[in-house]
Amino acid sequence: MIYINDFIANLRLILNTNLNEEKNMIDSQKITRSSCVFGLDEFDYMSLLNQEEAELIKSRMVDVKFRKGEIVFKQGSFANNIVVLNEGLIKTYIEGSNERLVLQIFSPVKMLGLSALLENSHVRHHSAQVYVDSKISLIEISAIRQVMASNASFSNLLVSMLAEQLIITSGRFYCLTMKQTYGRMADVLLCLATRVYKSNRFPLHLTRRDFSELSGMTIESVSRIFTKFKNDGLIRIEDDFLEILDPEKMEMISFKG
Amino acid sequence: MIYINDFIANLRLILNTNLNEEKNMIDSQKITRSSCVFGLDEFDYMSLLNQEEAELIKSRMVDVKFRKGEIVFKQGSFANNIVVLNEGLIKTYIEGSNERLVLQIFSPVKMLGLSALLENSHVRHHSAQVYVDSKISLIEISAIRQVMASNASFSNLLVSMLAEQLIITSGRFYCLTMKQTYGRMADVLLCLATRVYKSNRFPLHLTRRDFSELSGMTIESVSRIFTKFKNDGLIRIEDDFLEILDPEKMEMISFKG
DNA sequence: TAAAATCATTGATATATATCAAATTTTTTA
DNA sequence: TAAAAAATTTGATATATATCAATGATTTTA
Repeated sequence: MIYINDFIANLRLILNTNLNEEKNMIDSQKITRSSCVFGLDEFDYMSLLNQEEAELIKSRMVDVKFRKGEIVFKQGSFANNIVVLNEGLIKTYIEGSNERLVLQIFSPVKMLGLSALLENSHVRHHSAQVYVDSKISLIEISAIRQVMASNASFSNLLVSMLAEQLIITSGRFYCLTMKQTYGRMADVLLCLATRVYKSNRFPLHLTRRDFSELSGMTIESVSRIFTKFKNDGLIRIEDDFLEILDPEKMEMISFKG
Repeated sequence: MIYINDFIANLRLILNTNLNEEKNMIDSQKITRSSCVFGLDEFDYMSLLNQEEAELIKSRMVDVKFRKGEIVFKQGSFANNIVVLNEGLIKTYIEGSNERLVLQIFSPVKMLGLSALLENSHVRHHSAQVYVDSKISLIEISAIRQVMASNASFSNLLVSMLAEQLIITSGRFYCLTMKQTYGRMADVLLCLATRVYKSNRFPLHLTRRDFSELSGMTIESVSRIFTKFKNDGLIRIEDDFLEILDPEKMEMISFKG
């Protein structure tokens, strides 16, 4: 619990300071071969709006606080708004009868629920839930459409965001379908280390269940793989911190699948 | 070979005449629980353009014919254009060292390669290949962006198409990760019957390899499942036609996974 | 048409991973 | 703090599915 703020602070830091260096990372190899759930760019949509548009958005927007674990929207419900994550951490996931599959994780400042912009379909195709206490703005879709009509840069941004989400989802799709458990877990750990914490030693906020939803396996398998990784000297878990001791070998495991 | 034209004609017919009835099919249950590769809407982008914009697009567009099996673009290559499929049938897929995973199948008239619209990333994250002889137009991305700047309806269309692709990909992602082989194959067969041919009896154009790429399993597994389905009286294969004899049971298998 | 290549089927086997179950540890609640 | 609940680990087992291998069928090529 004590680390949550560090976690978010870390996310922010990374997203603010390392945008340029990391932009080149979107290439065919990296993206379509890793099950990373995070997008790269932070999108500053407000700076694209003129005063009138900003007023319009503000008048059709509400701010809501969510407590850890609360659900932002639910698969199957009506979708009348777009979600902006201002603070916190959100996962989107598909839920079946028993299992969940995480599609993406969003860190501030990002828009989600964009697939509701598909015309003639106002139903959510996935759910969204906050990992930690979060601050969110909900913007009515009709307002979004209004701004799109007058502001090409804004439309461009939406297109860019959707394209990014499609690339991330496709990459995860491939990994979870083609790689086996050890490779998938290696992927997830490397994603956390390089993209989120930017350190090979990071606090373990996610539960085994979270890991299982991210990597598409059972909780027991997650546990067994952690034990194996520990015994092989690949990772160390201490004081709720996880450290990747041998990143090269981890990359190998991820690559080989 | 003799059936290919029927195949395409069928696709056209369906997409033209049944748009309204089928639109309601996009709901949470149907979409996120089936591995169908086809989108629903046919997008008529040309009618959205004024004369000037149409001229612009035409001046930055080339028409190309592709023969059966030829590759339209390749994962990892530079992406400078958007593809419009005018005639034929295209699959997009991610390729690893050995395996391929089909992301979507596109029938006319559709745009593909839209994820190249992600700014600062001009690399293809997947490949595209034609199933049958096809007619394609390539439009320069810079021209697309120019039209987006002036034409909100066009931007809306792009957003809609990307949203649809995201929903389809997510749904397939869930199915191929969560369902097991019999359920996935049932999904694929039902998709072909209801969405493509609109008949429980349809010509078998796809090879076992095609089925394996669609359903994320080995060719041998495809073959074994077909045999099992035949023995159980679920399907009949005769004269290169496949008939679903017991659609209700097939739905059950798809649902149960 | 014959030869070659590809595609499809079937069986035997291996193996990755889920499932079931029980024991521990950690966290939450009263 | 004690009790209850949840999360984690570990083992034994089952099973779905890939892999390997061999044969037959079909399509393509020369």
